[in-house]
Amino acid sequence: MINYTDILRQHNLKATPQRLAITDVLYVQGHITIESLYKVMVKKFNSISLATIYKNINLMLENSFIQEVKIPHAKSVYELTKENHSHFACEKCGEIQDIIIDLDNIINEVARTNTFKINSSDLVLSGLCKNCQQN
Amino acid sequence: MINYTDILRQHNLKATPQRLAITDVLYVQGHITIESLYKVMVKKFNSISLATIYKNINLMLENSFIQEVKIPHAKSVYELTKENHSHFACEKCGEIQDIIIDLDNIINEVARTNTFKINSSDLVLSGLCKNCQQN
DNA sequence: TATTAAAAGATAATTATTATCCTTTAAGTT
DNA sequence: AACTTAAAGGATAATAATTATCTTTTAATA
Ligand SMILES: [Mn+2]
Ligand SMILES: [Mn+2]
Ligand SMILES: [Zn+2]
Ligand SMILES: [Zn+2]
Repeated sequence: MINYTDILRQHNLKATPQRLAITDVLYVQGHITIESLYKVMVKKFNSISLATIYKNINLMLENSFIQEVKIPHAKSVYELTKENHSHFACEKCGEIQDIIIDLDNIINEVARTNTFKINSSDLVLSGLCKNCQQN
Repeated sequence: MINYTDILRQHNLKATPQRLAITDVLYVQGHITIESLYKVMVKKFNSISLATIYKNINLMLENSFIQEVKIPHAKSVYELTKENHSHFACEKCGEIQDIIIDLDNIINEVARTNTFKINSSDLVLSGLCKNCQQN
């Protein structure tokens, strides 16, 4: 288990056992829904409250310690903040994968031909993962 | 008001006055949240039920007559199905604009270097619209 | 015009999320 | 190591969002 105590504190978050466990789950799983996170956490803290999950997810979002990823036709997943990246979502099994895609050219081109100022981009590609292509 | 009666029927949807009005609102507004749609519809049908909004939105989604667009840090908006396109979302005023972006090169490149099969892409650029850049 | 399956409206039920309140605790301070 | 305290956790009530149920109405077809 990676030690995230200092990183939590840098984000103005007390390093409680529950938060360290949430962080570890996010680190190990990569992307997870609220519902799944709660189920995993209950195994570690049998009396944890769902409210604790929500409160922490919201705080961590506010402090940019984690990010929400909205997936078409599915529930949002949450992940530790890292370098900008896009996502692939399997329509069959629900797996989410990170993809590094350089969108600079596209964004620059869009910025050049439009009036708005672009601060960020969110790209999700949907389809079938390797496993689900076979079965 | 455009006549969407036949188009609704082609999607196996009875052309009720409520549905024609929803369609007209979507046509005129472009992108709209459930909440806003309900407020607009109540002006036209003062006794319309919120359940009617939800049932119709869900049916129209199932029949691909409309699409849901998930926006980061904001509520989903709904729009009439049209040719593939991306979106710009203003972080300040919430305005949503269509953008035509050719993602074929990127998608082909991603498909070439990865194992998954891509069926669709969803791209949302966020930032400030022209108006909100000034104020 | 009569028939009927589907849709609308009213509202109950369920699910998702947030708020409240009391207890516990992390993180400093002595 | 004990003391202090604001913050966090747990229990649960409250609210918001969405879906289900049931009765009445109506679009579509004959
Ligand atoms: Mn990711
Ligand atoms: Mn659009
Ligand atoms: Zn899969
Ligand atoms: Zn704006």
